[in-house]
Amino acid sequence: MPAASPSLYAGVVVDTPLTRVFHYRVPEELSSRLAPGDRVQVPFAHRRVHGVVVSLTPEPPIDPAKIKPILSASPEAERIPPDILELTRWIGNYYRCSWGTALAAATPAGIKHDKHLVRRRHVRLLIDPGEAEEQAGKLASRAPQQAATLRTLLAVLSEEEAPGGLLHLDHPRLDGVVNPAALRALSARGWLALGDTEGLPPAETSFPEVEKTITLNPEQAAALERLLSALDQGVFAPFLLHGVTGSGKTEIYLRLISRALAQGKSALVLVPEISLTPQTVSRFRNRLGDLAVLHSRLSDSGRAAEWRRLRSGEVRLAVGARSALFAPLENLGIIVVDEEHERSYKQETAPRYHARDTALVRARLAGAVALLGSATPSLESWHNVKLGKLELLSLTSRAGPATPPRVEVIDLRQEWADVKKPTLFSRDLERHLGQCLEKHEQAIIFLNRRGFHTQIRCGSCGDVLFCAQCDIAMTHHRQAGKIRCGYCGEEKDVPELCPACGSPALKFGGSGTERVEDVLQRIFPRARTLRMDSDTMTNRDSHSQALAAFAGGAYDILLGTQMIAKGLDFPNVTLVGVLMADAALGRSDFRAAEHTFQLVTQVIGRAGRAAKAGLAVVQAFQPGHPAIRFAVEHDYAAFVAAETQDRARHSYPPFGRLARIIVSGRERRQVEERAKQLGQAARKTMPGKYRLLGPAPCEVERVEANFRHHLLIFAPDNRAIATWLDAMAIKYGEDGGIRVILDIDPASLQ
DNA sequence: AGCACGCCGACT
DNA sequence: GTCGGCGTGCTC
Repeated sequence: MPAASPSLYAGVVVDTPLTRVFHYRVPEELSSRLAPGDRVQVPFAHRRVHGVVVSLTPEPPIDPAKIKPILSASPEAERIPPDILELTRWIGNYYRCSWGTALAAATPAGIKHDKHLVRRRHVRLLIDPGEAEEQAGKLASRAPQQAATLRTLLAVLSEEEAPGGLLHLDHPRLDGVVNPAALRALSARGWLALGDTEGLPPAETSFPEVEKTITLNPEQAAALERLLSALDQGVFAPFLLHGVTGSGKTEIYLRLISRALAQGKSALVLVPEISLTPQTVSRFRNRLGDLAVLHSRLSDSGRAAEWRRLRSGEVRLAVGARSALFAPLENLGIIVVDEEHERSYKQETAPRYHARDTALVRARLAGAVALLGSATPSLESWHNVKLGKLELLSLTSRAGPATPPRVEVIDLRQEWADVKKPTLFSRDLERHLGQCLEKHEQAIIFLNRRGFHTQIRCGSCGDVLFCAQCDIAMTHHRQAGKIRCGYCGEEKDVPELCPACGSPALKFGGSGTERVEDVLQRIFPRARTLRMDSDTMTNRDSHSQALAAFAGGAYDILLGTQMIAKGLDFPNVTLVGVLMADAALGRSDFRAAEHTFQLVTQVIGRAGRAAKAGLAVVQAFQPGHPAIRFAVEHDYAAFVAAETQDRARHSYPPFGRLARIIVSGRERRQVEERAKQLGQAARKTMPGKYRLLGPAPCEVERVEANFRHHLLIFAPDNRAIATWLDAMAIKYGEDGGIRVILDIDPASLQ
């Protein structure tokens, strides 16, 4: 008789805000296969919850009488990789949330809820059938399996007239006939792509890659050289790639990733949600082959399918927005964070992690290269260069034939005084636009406000129409015939009478993109204008379809918000107009100037991307403000120097750390009272080096009927801040109708 | 976070 | 009589 096997206990992190690790007995039938990273079901209080095993030990760390058994465990193929366990632990620690909350964010819903998905695998031909036939002939003797597979695919494709050359592998003519190894080999040659239909409906528009054999300029070559040698070392190495718009950062990413993949390593590319377009994805796919795209619009099952493809090692490259940070890749060689300055990398719900900062941690844990790229690096990253925490690589000139655009600045105060009325288009911008249209070139017009009018005021009582739930002016959307709140989305019919005094004298003021479209129509009746903002880009494909149409020359003018500011590369665009460049400067956020500088720089960069010379016309009320002036002069260093002084003077980040406590609830008095209590408690124990601002109402005090007040804590470093916050023993979460939230390194102070 | 337990007001 | 309001306490 074999001796009874010694009992085994598992440390389990459950999906609750509780910070502790709980211990369970591992049942006999699981003891041989259970490992850290397995998801388990366990009895917890009076219910059953999901959790993740984080440790295994033969000794029960608590009174064995209290210990309950694990009920079930997930299959080994879905085990969460060790470095994700480690990374989520770090997140919980740093951002002050439970490990369970961080793990929950790192695991896709489709995996967490384990629906035993049926995957429909598909294959798509990437080369034209004629060439495929030719290649099959060449392969026939060397690789008969691949040749046969390719011919089978061609035969079925020609019978089916499959749209986009896509076939499901469960097709009756293919099922069990084609050889999976041969498919992988063909995909490695770049002739076909393998994928899961559940993930991405393959409706994407293809962008024919104009793939000239790109020669790197000396700066690019030097940067790449440095990065490749770091990659070859196989140890953690963090870089900041500062490259002016159009300097060819992406080409460097592509070559670096290509080398990592060739070394058998994996790679991760983070891009801002807004840049994750089919155009971006196909650029990576065309050069690097099959990859997993982690998109916020994916269905649960789609994301689960992509997750499994990565977990199994079937694909070793993941591209995605913020949460792609948790892609289950092993042997990671490189993490790219493109547009590292983007605010959308900060998650605004728990766990409130910053994907750029956390990516650096992941790279450190994995011994990988971390490459942060931007034309306008955040002050935080710039500061880290100064501290020696990031190595700087600079690209100061545009790649290829393009030269930086000429920029003309219009002082709107002067303009309005001269023409004696507030106009959207200055005389100069109108003239340049006319010339641009005459030459059959394209223009981009940028305004960061949607709707028709941005404010409705009663001419009689002076009241501005506010949202009933949020303290913010309603925007008029004329096409929809509605007024809408930009915060909660509340929509109402346009009132005929002032709701406050009943007067019919409502005055509509302020301009959004919808009104600009109207004005353009009047000035240039023959110009074809395409408006892109979140009102017109409503479904999944409208964005890429619109861009493809503009690229194809179906429109003369592209008019839009934020959405069109970055990444777009249209060779025929020679004029860019920024209507109110400093519209955001008045905001009460210490990063307002930085955001304005970044936005203006990005928009200017859209002009003259190819051989034709570009012109940007920047209209602003404060053209002398550093954020405008230095963006116009393409002078990042000067802007940073000016902004750094301001930040240092107030000890704003990057000089020290910032934490924000937000109190919200329906009753203003209670919210105020609670915030005041927290402020008093904080002041009592606060170390001398710290600074506390507030409590004060948030900039928009009421959102969705909740009053919001906040406290800001400035500290010289973030280690001590955590201990001190813990010592205050604030109860975070909801209690008696009041919510208290802690945000470490807040990206927005709204 | 859930969920059960528990101790007080207004309904068939 | 009891249905249900949400304060309080606990979770291996």
